[in-house]
Amino acid sequence: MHLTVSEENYIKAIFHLQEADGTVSTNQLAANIHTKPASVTDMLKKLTSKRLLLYKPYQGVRLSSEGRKLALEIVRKHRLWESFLVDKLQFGWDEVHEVAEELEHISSKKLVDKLDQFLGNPRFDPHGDPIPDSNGVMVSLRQVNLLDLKPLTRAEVCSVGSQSPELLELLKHKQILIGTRLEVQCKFEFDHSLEIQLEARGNITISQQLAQALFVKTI
Amino acid sequence: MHLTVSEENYIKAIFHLQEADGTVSTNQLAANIHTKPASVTDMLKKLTSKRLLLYKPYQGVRLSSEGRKLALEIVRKHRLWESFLVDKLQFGWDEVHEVAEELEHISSKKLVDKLDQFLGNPRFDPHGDPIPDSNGVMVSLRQVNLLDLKPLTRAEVCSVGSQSPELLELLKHKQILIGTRLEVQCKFEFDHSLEIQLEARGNITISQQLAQALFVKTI
DNA sequence: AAAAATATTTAGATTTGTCTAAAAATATTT
DNA sequence: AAATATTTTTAGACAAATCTAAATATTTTT
Repeated sequence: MHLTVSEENYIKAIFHLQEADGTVSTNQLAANIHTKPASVTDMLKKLTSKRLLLYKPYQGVRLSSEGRKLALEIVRKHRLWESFLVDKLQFGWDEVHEVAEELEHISSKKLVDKLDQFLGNPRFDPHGDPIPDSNGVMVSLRQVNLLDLKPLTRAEVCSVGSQSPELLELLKHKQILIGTRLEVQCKFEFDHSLEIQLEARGNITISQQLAQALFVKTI
Repeated sequence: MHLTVSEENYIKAIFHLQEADGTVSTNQLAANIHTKPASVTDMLKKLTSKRLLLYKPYQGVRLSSEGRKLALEIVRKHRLWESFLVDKLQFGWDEVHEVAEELEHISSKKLVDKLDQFLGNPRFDPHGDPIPDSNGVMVSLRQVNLLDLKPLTRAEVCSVGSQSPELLELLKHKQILIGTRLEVQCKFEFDHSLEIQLEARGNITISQQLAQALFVKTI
C-alpha cells in the first residue's frame, strides 16, 4: 500500500485527533492540516476507497484497523527520527519537529528498523512520547497531568501536550524540559494557576493552560 | 529557492549527464529520468524561468551556476546519507542507493551539516565518489580507469561508474567491492578483456564493459 | 541538395490535490 | 417545532507534472 505524503499526513492527523474523541470531524481535520473542509471531504472519500478509514458522510471519520496500522508506522518513524536528531546529531528537543515531519515520510521499512536498533530501541522520544515498536505496539506512559497533582507532590516532567512553537517558546523561557523536577507548592482556585518550585530556579507560577500541557510522573 | 522533488531530480540528472558531454539533450534526459521527451521540454522551460538552466530550444541544456550550486547540495546530501547508511546502520554498499534517493530531498541545511559532522566529515561515499563540502567543493579522485592499467600493475578499486542494479549484481557475484585489491595479469586485444588476480579469489576475467566501469588507484 | 530519419517542441488531455462558492444536512436557539 | 446558525458536501475551477499525437527542426543519408 503506497501512500503520498498528503495521504500520510491525513492518516497521521486523524490518528492524533481521535485520541481525544473517538471520531474526528471534517472541520477539526481541516483546521489541523491547514486546509479547507472541502479538500478534506475529497481526501476522506479517497482514503475510504482505499479501506483506510471508516467514514459516513456528515458523521465524522475514524481509522480502520489497516489505517491505524499505517498511522502507527508513521508515528514510529517520526519519533525515531526525533530521537536520532537529539541523541546523535545534538539537535535541541524543541527544534526537531519540523525536520521529523519530512523524515517520517521516507518509506524504507528496513531503514526504520535499522535506525531503531542503532538508537538502542528507545521506548520514548525526546518529548517523552512513546515510540511504537515494529509491530505497532507502544507502552503507554503512566503519566499524570500536572494540573491534577496535590500541593507538596514532587514530580518529573515526562512529556508535553503539543509541539506548537508557542508552547516550546514558553517552556524554553521558563527553563522547563523533559526530566525537569518540580514540587507543587500551591494551587489557586481563582485562575487555576499553580505555584511550583523548580530545583534550578526556585518558585515560579504556571497558568492553567500551561499546567494542562505538562505531563509528569510523581517521584 | 524551494524546489519540488521532481525539479530536484531534473537538476541532479543534468548535473550527472553533463559530466560527460558539456551539454545534455532532451532525449538523454528523458531516458535517464524515465519520462517522455515532451515532459522534459516542459520542465526545462520551467527551470530556465527560475534561472537554474542555460537552455536554447533544440540546442540542449546545461546548468547555470545557480543550478550547479543546487545540484552539488543534492549530491552532497545523497552521498552523506549513503555514508550514514553504510557506516552507521550497517547497510551493504549495494543497497543504499534507492533509500538515499529519498533522503536527498530532505531540505534542512542544518540537518545535512550536523550529519556531515557526525560522520566525521568524510570525503568519499561508500561507492568511492567524492562528497562536496558545505560550500560545494569536492576533491576529485586521482583515479584511473582499470582498462588503462598495464599488466602487472597492482591497484585498489575506489569507485564504480554507475549504480545500476545490473552492475551492482555483477560486482557482487564477482566479489568486487570498493577497497578490493587486484593485479592486472594480461590484456587481450581481441575483446579488450582483462585477466586480473584478486587477493581473495585468484584469477578471473573481466569484460571490457566491466573494466570501463571500474576506477582504481594504483598501489 | 533533396529525401529520409531522428530529435525536439507544441497542443491538448489527464491526474492529483487543492481551492471557492453554493447547496444540503445537521445542530442550536428561540 | 420553526427559524437560525453551523457544519459538511457537491460542483466546478486551477496549478503542477505528466502523457499522447501532431507539428516543426535538425541531422544524416543518399
